[in-house]
Amino acid sequence: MTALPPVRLRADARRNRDKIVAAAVHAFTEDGPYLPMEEIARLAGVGVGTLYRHFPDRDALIMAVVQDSLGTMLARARAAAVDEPCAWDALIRSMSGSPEIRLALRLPNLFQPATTEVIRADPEIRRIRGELMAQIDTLVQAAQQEGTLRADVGTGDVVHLFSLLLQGMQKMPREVGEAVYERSCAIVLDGLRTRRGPLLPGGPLTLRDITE
Amino acid sequence: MTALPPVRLRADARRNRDKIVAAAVHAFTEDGPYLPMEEIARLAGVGVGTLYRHFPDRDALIMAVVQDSLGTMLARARAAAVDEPCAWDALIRSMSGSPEIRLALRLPNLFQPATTEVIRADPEIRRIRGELMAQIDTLVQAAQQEGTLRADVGTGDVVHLFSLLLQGMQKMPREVGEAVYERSCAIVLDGLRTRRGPLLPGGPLTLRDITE
Amino acid sequence: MTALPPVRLRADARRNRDKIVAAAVHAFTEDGPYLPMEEIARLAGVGVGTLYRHFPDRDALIMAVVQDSLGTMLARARAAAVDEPCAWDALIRSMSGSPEIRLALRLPNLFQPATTEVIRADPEIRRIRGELMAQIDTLVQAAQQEGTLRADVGTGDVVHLFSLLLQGMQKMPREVGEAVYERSCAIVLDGLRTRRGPLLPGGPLTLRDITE
Amino acid sequence: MTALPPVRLRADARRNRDKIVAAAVHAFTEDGPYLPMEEIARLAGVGVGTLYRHFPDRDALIMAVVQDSLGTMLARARAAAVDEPCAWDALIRSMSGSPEIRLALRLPNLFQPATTEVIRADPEIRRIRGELMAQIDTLVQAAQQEGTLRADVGTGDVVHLFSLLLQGMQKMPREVGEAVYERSCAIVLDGLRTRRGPLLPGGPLTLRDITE
DNA sequence: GATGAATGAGGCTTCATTCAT
DNA sequence: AATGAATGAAGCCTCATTCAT
Repeated sequence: MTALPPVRLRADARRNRDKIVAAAVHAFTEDGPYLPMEEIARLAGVGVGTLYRHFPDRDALIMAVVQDSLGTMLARARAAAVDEPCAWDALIRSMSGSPEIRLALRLPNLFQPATTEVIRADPEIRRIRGELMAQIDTLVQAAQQEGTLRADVGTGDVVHLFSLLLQGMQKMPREVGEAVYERSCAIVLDGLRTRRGPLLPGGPLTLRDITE
Repeated sequence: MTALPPVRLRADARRNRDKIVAAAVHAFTEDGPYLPMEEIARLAGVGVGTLYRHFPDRDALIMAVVQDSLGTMLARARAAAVDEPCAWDALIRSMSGSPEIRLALRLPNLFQPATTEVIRADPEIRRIRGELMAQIDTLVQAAQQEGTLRADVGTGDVVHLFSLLLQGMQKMPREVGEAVYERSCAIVLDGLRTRRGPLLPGGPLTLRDITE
Repeated sequence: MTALPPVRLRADARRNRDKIVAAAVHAFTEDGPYLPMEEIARLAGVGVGTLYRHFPDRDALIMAVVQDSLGTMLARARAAAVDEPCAWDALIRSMSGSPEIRLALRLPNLFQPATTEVIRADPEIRRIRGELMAQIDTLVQAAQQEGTLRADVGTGDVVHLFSLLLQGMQKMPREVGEAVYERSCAIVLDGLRTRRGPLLPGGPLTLRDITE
Repeated sequence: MTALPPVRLRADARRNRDKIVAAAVHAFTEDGPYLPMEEIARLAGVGVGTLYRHFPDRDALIMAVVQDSLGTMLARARAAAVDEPCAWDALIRSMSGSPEIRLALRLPNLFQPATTEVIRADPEIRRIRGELMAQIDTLVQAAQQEGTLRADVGTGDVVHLFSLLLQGMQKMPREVGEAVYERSCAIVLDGLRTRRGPLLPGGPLTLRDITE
């Protein structure tokens, strides 16, 4: 049920597979993951038959998209960790930017319960997710040690808030969405900065806390 | 606080209508507004025919639910304004609480574009929405005058953030959802409190800014 | 299954029954017999429940309408036979005029096969039909003896043609329909008048020929 | 003679399309155009989905059937005009024969008002109809000039009468229907032949008179 | 391998009939 | 007895998936 193709594909087949995933990422971002399969095929510029040859059903396609998004986000987070001298900036950069990141952060809210189960069970996705969690965790702790991120939040808190902010951009015209995001993000970042206020209720959330 | 249907209904019909709207509020909150009509009828404990007698199609039902939610939210906001001596508390109370409020705040993200148009065009909904906007606006300004709410945010910013926070509770078991909400809400409130940091980018958002 | 009410009805019930049949005659003439039962009730100014109290299902109502139409047509044909000195004129008058006659003559083409079976089986309808056939038969023979109607046609031929002419008025605005009917009727009457051309193919049709 | 669908179809799709239209012509002739779509599909030997792939809704199918019928009728009328030395015979031949002609002549009475509007609006149908009207008009005038058709009738009168005669065959077993048609047709033709009686009321009907 | 046509299950809606008021 | 609300079977149409070309 994983979408990792077992064997090397012929060059044209590979190209089609990539076109389909790219179209699906885009379509999922705009319209959610339940638009007609024919529509996805059309957007990718292939026939439905081709889509189904690469992905035996909608869940398989969703899985590939999730893998792709999480993988991209992981790569960006690693790059940010390397590039940015300041952990706070690296953290923010990890959470913003490409459509894949937006999609990755919105994943928990995107699917019907049954699909969510299938996604959770996929070993490849578990693996990428685990690495991503570790990477963000590292950044969160670094930011707390450098004194920019308040000490009483966990990775789960941070990810959850960014996830919400990105969801907030949906259903708005691009320009409006971006302005709204900028403002809300600034407010949230103010809330996340080091401060002396009272501790948050409960203990720090892990990523696991908010998804299972 | 539901918008009264134009004519008086027989007692049993009234009861069924209320059961249907209540079931729909609950179902929309859990699963969104596009679950099968038969399922909604089943949850309300009536046949599909009864559902359709009261609401000629899904849009009509959605409209009734939206009116009900916004109406409830308006009533709570007014009550909070009267009860609470402190505008900050009134504001927070206006944004929390019943399923109807949660639903009302999530409305913008809930529907397909076509449905959204229909909702926007409904005069009764426009009326309630207008009154609600005015009420929240009043609370926002009062909170800013009492010095608790930072001066550079608008009603739109506040509503948008609460809307996101409530969306974040979806798809989680109740307990988890509430804990996550508590923490994220505390962070966002810290971000919203009066402070001396730099101004937010752009100008204060109105509610209209984020919905049209 | 007959619609003849077994017992004398209370005056108000009788009135309702008559209103329903009258509304149904009218509605069937305009829209055919398969419009919604609620619509028929509405046109009659009663609730559906009342309609169903008088007629247990659509077929029962149809039966009552058929009885009413055929009965009216029979009465008119008898009156015409008495009033008109010339059989040709009596025949034409028997075939024209009231909505009930128009409906009666269009009956064969109006119903779905299953309904047609039920109508055929009703003893009361068989009785009225039989008397009507006898009456028209008498006029046809009288017209042939007086030398106005060509000798090689039967009652079935005559009834069939008038049935068609009346059907032709449907789906046209009243004025147009009547003008068209006048002209077509004149042409058909020219074809029916005594003349010396070749005999018609086959033998004269009886009413039975065209309905069973 | 069917209006060609805009693009070339795959051989199997073309075959299915033709099977569906043929089945629909047959079914409409027997049962009218409002039998269940599933039934039409079954008669054509395809699944509902296939039917809907070719015709997005019932109206689209009806349109194709109307185009097919009118197109066939036009072809026959032209062939008759060429073949028959006598216009009277050509006219009669144009009005008899195939199921498509029978259907074409019954079209005005077959549909619900809303469907009728849609049909009238279709440009392809307007075009075929226009050519057909012109062709019949020519035959009518030729028959009047050769002295066989009475001079005081118009194309509309002739078409209307044949339309009625063909409607009269419905709802009868084939054999009976044909015998009845033969006789009624002979009577009507006697009425249409040149003669010296009084002129018909009103002026000759054009085709336009009886359909718009 | 790619394509797009065919299939049929499932969701939406109407309406004949039954039943509570 | 009259009313109109409730029910659910049946028709319409869409779309996930399979299969012939």
